Amino acid sequence: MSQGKEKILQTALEAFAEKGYDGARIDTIAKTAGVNKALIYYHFKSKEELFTAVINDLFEKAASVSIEPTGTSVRDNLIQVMEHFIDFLHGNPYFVKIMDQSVAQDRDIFHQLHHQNFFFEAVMGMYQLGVRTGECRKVDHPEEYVVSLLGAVYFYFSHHRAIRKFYGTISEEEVISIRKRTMRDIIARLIFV
Amino acid sequence: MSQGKEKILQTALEAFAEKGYDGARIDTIAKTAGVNKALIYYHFKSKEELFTAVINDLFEKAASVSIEPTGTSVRDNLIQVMEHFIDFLHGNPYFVKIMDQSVAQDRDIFHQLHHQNFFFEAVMGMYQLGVRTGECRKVDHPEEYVVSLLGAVYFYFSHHRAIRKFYGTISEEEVISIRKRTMRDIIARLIFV
DNA sequence: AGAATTATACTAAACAGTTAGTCTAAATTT
DNA sequence: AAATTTAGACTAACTGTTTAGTATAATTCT
Repeated sequence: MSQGKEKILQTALEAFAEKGYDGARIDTIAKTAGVNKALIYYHFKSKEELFTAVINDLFEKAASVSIEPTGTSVRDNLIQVMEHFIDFLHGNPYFVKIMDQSVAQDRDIFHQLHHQNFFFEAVMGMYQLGVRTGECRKVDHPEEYVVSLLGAVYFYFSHHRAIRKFYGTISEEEVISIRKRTMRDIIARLIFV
Repeated sequence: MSQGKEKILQTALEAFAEKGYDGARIDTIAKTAGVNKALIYYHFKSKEELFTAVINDLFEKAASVSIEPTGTSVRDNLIQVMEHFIDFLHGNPYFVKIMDQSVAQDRDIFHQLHHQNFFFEAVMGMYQLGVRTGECRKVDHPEEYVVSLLGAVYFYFSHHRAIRKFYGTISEEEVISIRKRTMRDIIARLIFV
């Protein structure tokens, strides 16, 4: 991939994340990326296609960080996946912003994305395995608990600015560490007998 | 409030929720509301001010639905507040959409809104009371559990389209009912000894 | 090897449609 | 009488997109 194209994609990601699809300006993206506006249309045939490319890029990266838990019990594996999820959201702040905006606006692309249920399927599968092995408690609606767990993790990042202040002045790394500990506790209390 | 103004506010709310601030069009809002475009500028001096009015309206409504729990125990009150939160989000789908978009875009207005921490403060206060009365278990970071609970509730609504399919073909009312039951269980397991 | 051609990356400037916002004059409602 | 609403033309600025052309290095032809 050419240097210009890469710069455009990176800059566009930030722009779309901060301003949303409609708020982002091709002019601004070009200027910020330090390239001519026409170069964007040399590489991508429209704003919509640029957005699609940005999203695909993002989800590709998300999927490439594979999660093949290495633990010896369902409990360990579930915790690994959850911590991985937290690390991913922590390391990709733009991901959450673009997700929230695009989901709220019901953008086309998201109907085609199969990676979307990535974490959900992973967690759900492990839980069901846990029920079979007797490690996890059997409940009427397992999807309820999976959604709740994912939501609990996701919410901190999606509403970070509003929430962060309740944690005081400690470093972000420390908050992440605390979040992981809490989520381990929550998983233990909700899913395991 | 005049009939036209009210119609404009309602239509603008839907437009901003669906399309976002930048995606919403004044012309379309006027047409949909069935009023002349000039009337919008008669009541509001700019698009930005219309948006502000819409947000204030929304939060006023949110705050007006007061939550003064009537239960006899912290447990009952906490459940009441949580169910009220679920009902509110269920009954105000635009609220979530506007929240997600505006939070992601870090819009000015949200820095001035004090209602924002409404539910957080309410839940946090009850939890602390519960710790004092011995009803709730004492944890190192109570804010962690409050954030997790709110996130678990909020997530279902904010990512409704993506999540809903995991629940099959049952009615939305039924899902809400199931969600409430699950959240009661989660609260019991997380906060109460 | 040197000339001709191609491919890729890129730019400057303009085009064409859109959009927030304005103006004026009249009509209707309260 | 005052507040509200309509009608619709109008504009200034903006914004996505196109066009036509440049630079350069690699490839192919002679």
